[in-house]
Formats: sequence, C-alpha cells, structure tokens
Amino acid sequence: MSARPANPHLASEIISATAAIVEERGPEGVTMREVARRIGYSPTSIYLHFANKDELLDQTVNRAYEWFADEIESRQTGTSAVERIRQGAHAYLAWGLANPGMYRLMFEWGYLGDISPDAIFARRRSWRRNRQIVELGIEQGVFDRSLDSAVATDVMWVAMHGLTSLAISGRMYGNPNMVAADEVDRRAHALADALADGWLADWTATSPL
Amino acid sequence: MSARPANPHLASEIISATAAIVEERGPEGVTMREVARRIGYSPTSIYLHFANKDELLDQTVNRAYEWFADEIESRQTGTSAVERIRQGAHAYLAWGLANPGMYRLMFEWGYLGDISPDAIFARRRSWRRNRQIVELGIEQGVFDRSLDSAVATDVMWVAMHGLTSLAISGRMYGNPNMVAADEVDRRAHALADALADGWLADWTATSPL
DNA sequence: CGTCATTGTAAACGGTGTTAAGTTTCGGAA
DNA sequence: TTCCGAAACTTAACACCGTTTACAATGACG
Repeated sequence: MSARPANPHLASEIISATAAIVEERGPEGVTMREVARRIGYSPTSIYLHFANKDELLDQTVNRAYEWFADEIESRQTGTSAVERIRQGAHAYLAWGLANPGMYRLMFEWGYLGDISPDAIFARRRSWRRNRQIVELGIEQGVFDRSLDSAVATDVMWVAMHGLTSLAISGRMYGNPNMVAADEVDRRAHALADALADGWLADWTATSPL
Repeated sequence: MSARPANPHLASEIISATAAIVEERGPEGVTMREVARRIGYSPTSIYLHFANKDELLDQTVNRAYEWFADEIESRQTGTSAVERIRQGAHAYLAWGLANPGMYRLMFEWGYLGDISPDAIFARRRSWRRNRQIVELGIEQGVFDRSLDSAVATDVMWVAMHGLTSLAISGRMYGNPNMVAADEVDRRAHALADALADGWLADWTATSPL
C-alpha cells in the first residue's frame, strides 16, 4: 500500500488554494506554480492528484457549483412560487457579484468540449429545482396552465445569467474605474426586480382556478 | 517622415489575422507569435503598431463591435417596433452563434479595468438604438406609456446576452459532443421568440391611444 | 553622398504547463 | 533487524508564452 504517509487532505487543499486564487486574481490568475506555492509543495506534486490544470479547474468548478446551488436554495425561504422566484433571482445575482472570479470560471471559461459530464450534471441541478418552482406556481393557480415550465425556466436562467455576466464584467454599468461597485450592485438588483416583475406579469393566470 | 516605406495596411492586416485566430481557436488561442506567423513578420514587428497584446485585442474587438452593430441594424428592416425587436433578437443571437470566439472576446474577456473607453462607447451604440426602438413602440401606442424605456432596453440586452452566452458555451443545451450545433441553434432561436413574446405581452398598452 | 529616422529582426528574460528522471521516506516481509 | 520496493516528492528540463533590448537594413532628404 502506501509506503510513505501522504497528506490525505492534499487534493482538497489544492482545490481550496485554486478557488482562493480564482477569487483573488480571476481564472486567468491560476498557475500551477502559484497553487504549489500556497500549499507548500512543488508544482509537480499537484500532478499526483490531478492529471493536468484543466482537471484541477474542473474539480474546483464542480465544488463551486454545489456551493452555488446550496446558497441559492437556502435563500428561497418563501412558501409561494412568486416569492421563491424573486428570492432566487436576487440570490443568483448576489452570489455572482460576491464571487465574480468563480462565476466567470463556472459559466464563461474554456472551450465547449472541455466541460465534464459531472459539471453539466451539477449545473442542471439548479435548473430542475427552478422548473419545480414554476410548476408549483402552476399548481398554485398563480401561473397560467398553458405555461411551458421548461421554456419559462430557460427564460429565467438566461436573463439572470445575462444580468450577472454583464454586471460582473463591467460592460453593463461601466467598469469599477467609472462606477462604484455598490452602485453596480444597486442597479443590477433593481433590474433583477424588473425581470421578476415581468415574468410574474407575463405568466399570471388570467382566471384563477 | 518615413524613411523606409512600410506596408500601410499592416496594422489592419494584424487585426484581421487576430480576428481569424479568435474565430478558429478562441480568444485564448491568440498568441503574438501566431499572429506574426500569419502576417509573415516577426513577433516584434507587431509592437511597432500596438503597444501590447491587450491593445491589439482591444482594437480587434472595437472593429468587431462595429461589424456586430451594423449587422443587427441591417436585419431590422421592419417598420413597426414590434417587428424590429423580434428581428433584433434573432440577429443578435445569430451573430453570436456564427462568431462565438469573437462574441466571447467582446463580452466575456479580460478584467474589469481592461475595457477601453472606446470599447464602452462602441458597445453603447446598440443599446441606444434599441432604446429608440422601445420609445418608437411607445409613440406608436403599442407599448404602455408608463414603460421605462431604459429598463426595458436593459431587460432585452441581458436576456439576449444570457441566451447567446449560454448557447455558445455549451452550458445550456449541452456541448457539441452531446448535441448537434444546428439543434442548439434551433432551440436557442425558439427561446429568442419566447423572450420576444414575453416582452411584447408585458409592455403592450392595455388601451391603445 | 552621407545622415539618420524608420522598419524590421534575432536573441534573450522571466514567466507558463508539463514531463522525465532522480531522491527521499517508510510499511512490511525476510 | 535489515533492507526491498513502492509511494511521495523534488529538481531540472522542454517548448511555449509576452515582452524588451540591441542591432541591422533601408531609403528619403539635406
């Protein structure tokens, strides 16, 4: 078996160090040498736990997906579908604004073929829960029965991703040199409310059951 | 003046070569050495025309913004605001799907502080034209007079960016290894229609003037 | 006809991901 | 108790990257 006792948590520590760099310097700031420096090992040691940098980033992102999904879920405390949709929208945006580096790594990094099945599965977790909320609204009679819950879920997702992506990148309300971060936050959250208002107005059942 | 006659179009050729690489290999595939190889000069020569790689990418992106804006404008042939909004949505998505590498460079690349004022100005061109279309709809009496045209414009932009970004990245309908490209196109365009339907339903004036 | 700014290059620097080869360490069999 | 071998870990190197420095070639102009 193992002739030399290794640190059993080393793989986990490597991922934590990587996640820290992603937030401090962005996805482009991650280098194998910097990760090694932080964990106190040589760069080559990382390759004992991860095949290459892509796999390291992949596992880092998969852990973040679970954190992201759990965080949003924990904020959806309301009992009605309407409440949960609004809470989900603000939680999604808030997480992205608080973790911009990780958000970019999760949703805007790498080539199409580089996404692992695990990551795709993790990403779909939130989608399925959102769809359940839409269907809850249909059951509760607040959304029209003709509403396609899959399309409605996609509508919510693309709008929230677009808002978060543009707000993070500085391409929507200007970069930090021009507009203060809290001003961007305020305007982005106001737009999240406008989006939620639009969905609810659009999907509301004209005649309650 | 110039003692040695230089190629007067070299700067433009450098940008063209860069744009070609962006589409073939993505923004991460651009290297000064590869650009130099394609134009038949040494890497050092690029620095006679651009201060560094960031400035080269910046000018490449600025040229693309104009192309992008012109392309969308040329597709908005309808006379009514309703027509133009739907045409604009499909044109936006189609351009992104046809030029995914450039789209990523334009909207998802680099740090917040790296965006030049020129690029910000170019990006706002489309936004202002979209707002004019919304206001045209208000004047035409098809949109409610209480509609905030700035908010409505942001709503359209974030939704179309989110849809395009996710469709390009393979994170929405699966990557090319799983789902054929034309299937992604079809579903994305269907969602663009759903988005347009939602906006129009939401903004329609309840009592026409 | 020589001056000299302009155009262009080769070579190098410190950085990157990754690999090949070597060293250290220790559980467990003899 | 010794010592073998496998696992853990490192050093040195490779080819690549963006960028800079030093240098050579060119040709318009005084």
